[in-house]
Amino acid sequence: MIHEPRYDCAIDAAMSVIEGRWKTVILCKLYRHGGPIRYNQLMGQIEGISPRIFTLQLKEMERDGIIVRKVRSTKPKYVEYCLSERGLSLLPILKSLADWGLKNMFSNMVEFNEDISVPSKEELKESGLC
Amino acid sequence: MIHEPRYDCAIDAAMSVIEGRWKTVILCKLYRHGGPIRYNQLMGQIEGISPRIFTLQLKEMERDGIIVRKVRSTKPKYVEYCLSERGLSLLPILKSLADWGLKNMFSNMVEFNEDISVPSKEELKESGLC
DNA sequence: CCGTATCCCAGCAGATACTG
DNA sequence: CAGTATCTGCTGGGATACGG
Repeated sequence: MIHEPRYDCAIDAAMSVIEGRWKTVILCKLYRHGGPIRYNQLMGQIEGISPRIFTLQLKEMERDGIIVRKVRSTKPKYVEYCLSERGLSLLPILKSLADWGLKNMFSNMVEFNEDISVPSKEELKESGLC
Repeated sequence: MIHEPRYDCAIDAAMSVIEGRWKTVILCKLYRHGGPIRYNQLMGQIEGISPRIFTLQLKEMERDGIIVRKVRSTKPKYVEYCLSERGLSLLPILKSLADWGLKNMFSNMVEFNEDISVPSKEELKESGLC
């Protein structure tokens, strides 16, 4: 197995599930969308991601049981992704992280680096998680 | 600046602070130790880390304001590290992550991979975060 | 429509030796 | 005591083109 997890610690176990350039974003999008969503539709909502990486992240998340992949055998077939129960149970924690980040990181940047374009606090709060 | 953060999202901001092979471990150790702790003493508690990486992680965490570095100008000088207020405010979230990991990841592994040596649930619970 | 295949690269991480 | 210096390797991520 290539993926040799560092499961010596419960936090590392959890971190290994949400680490990955796009995973939290994907979780947010899935949550905010509500129901099942198709591959291309989901990818379209994530600016800057390439199909290879997108698929990779999805595969890992599916393996970790936080999302569910369903194939609809219509013609042509299509695929839907949604949060699993386990994935949903992560969202309160992600929300805490977002709150913490908003409070502790963005405030600094806005204060000291006004030239950096960063969403305003209001915009971020309004938009929820992401 | 080499470190070009992906601060387009509050979660990413928070993740960028705790991502890093040893950061959560270091935070746990600092928390569990309680007060200021010296460089070598802290490193000694983290099995498998090299001084270069250790220093790197500490520097980033200091830059992000979650730990504090104090130089004591005795002879010879020594250095102490401790959690900042901001760092301390992360710990409830890390605790949630640990609980989640314990519940959702270890249970599987114990069930399906009994040959993999993993701390028992009791051991993990007893030891707190890490 | 939903992905693979191929190629590429930067950056993180590790080992080890050394220093103010 | 608390770090640097140096070298080296791996893996995660990216661009693009193609396939069932």
